[in-house]
Amino acid sequence: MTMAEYNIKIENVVASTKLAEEFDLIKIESEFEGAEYNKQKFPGLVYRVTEPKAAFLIFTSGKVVCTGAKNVADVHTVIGNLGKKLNGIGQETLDDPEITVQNIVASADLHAVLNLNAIAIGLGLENIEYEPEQFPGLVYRIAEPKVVVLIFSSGKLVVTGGKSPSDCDQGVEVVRQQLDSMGLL
Amino acid sequence: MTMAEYNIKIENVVASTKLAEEFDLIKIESEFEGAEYNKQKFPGLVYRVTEPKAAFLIFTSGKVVCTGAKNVADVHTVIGNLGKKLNGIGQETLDDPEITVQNIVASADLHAVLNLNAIAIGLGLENIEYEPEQFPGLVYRIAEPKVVVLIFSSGKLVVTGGKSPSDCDQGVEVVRQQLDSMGLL
DNA sequence: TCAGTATTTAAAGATATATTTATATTTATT
DNA sequence: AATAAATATAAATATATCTTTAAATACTGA
Repeated sequence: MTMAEYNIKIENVVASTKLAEEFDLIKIESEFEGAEYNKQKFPGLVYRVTEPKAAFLIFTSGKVVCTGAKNVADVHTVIGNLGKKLNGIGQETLDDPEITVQNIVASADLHAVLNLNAIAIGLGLENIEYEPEQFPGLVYRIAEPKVVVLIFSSGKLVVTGGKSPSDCDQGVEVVRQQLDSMGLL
Repeated sequence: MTMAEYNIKIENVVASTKLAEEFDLIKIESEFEGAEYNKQKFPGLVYRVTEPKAAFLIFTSGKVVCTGAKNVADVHTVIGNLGKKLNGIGQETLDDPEITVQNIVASADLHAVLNLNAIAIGLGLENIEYEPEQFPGLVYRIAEPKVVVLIFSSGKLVVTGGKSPSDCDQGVEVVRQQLDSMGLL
């Protein structure tokens, strides 16, 4: 089983970090072009960057959530850049902040048309949710790795909830093996 | 059993008194900064003070409800101050009005993690209400003293309905003894 | 007669707010 | 016909609001 074979591709990485002891969000909003902060609406400041493309939620506590990067390296790049930019407007940041990947979303393709009703029955109703009138994907919760896989009749998958690329790969493999063993692949 | 041991703390005192034969709420609203009176919404005028912090409901009848004080002494302080302030705008008040404590809310901590399901069964379903999907606290009605205790799985308690600090202390003790006798503490 | 209106306060669990992203189906809008 | 929004999934962050309980006051509507 290879990444290439099933077109496994990381689509989104969510990471968190603590960049400072505290931030002045009002000052950041006034200095960062495009930054949006409305405390009554949501307690974090929203800031988007490109190259690489990502978005930040920046909080008064100094904590930051980074979303939208396509890989973990990009996460480190954009958070590093953000730190420099914050220093550039006089906001003190911590040295060498730890960055924790919290969620990875990946897509994959089993290259087969799937019978979701049969899959639902085969996997056992306690591990899945499938209500096609509500959402066309079957929701499959895997214990190890601890991920959730959305399975579509087209053979496409979305793997979410993982903390590492490996979690995504293994999630796809678990689904593939189970479908294979049920003769549904 | 001591206040200190269970961190019993009075959080709110509700008291009532009759300060005058009648009040002109429209005049009071115009003279007292921050006062709010909308007869159609509620028949009392709302007035908040600080140092000590409290709120008043002032009625045309001359009766007043005081809420939000942290102890009985503060209640007497703020009601005394209110009387002087009312005199200051020409509202006549009665001499030496009686102040009645109507409700005391206290918090406490048993310093133990509690099994609320077991407690519900042990105390008897006729004396308690516990619907964790609706509210995470178990509601326990005690006859003597006549208080209601909210019991949380964290070991924290809220005692309400008492008329004296002693009611709160005794309420905590009743709960402690009963949990102890059931081996749940 | 009762329930609601308003005020205060602690406890703690749920839900919502916002961000991102793939997937696919339906509905609504332009 | 094209586009947008809703449906569902995960995760961090941090606020607000709701749930419950008691009590006085007084007014309205069912």
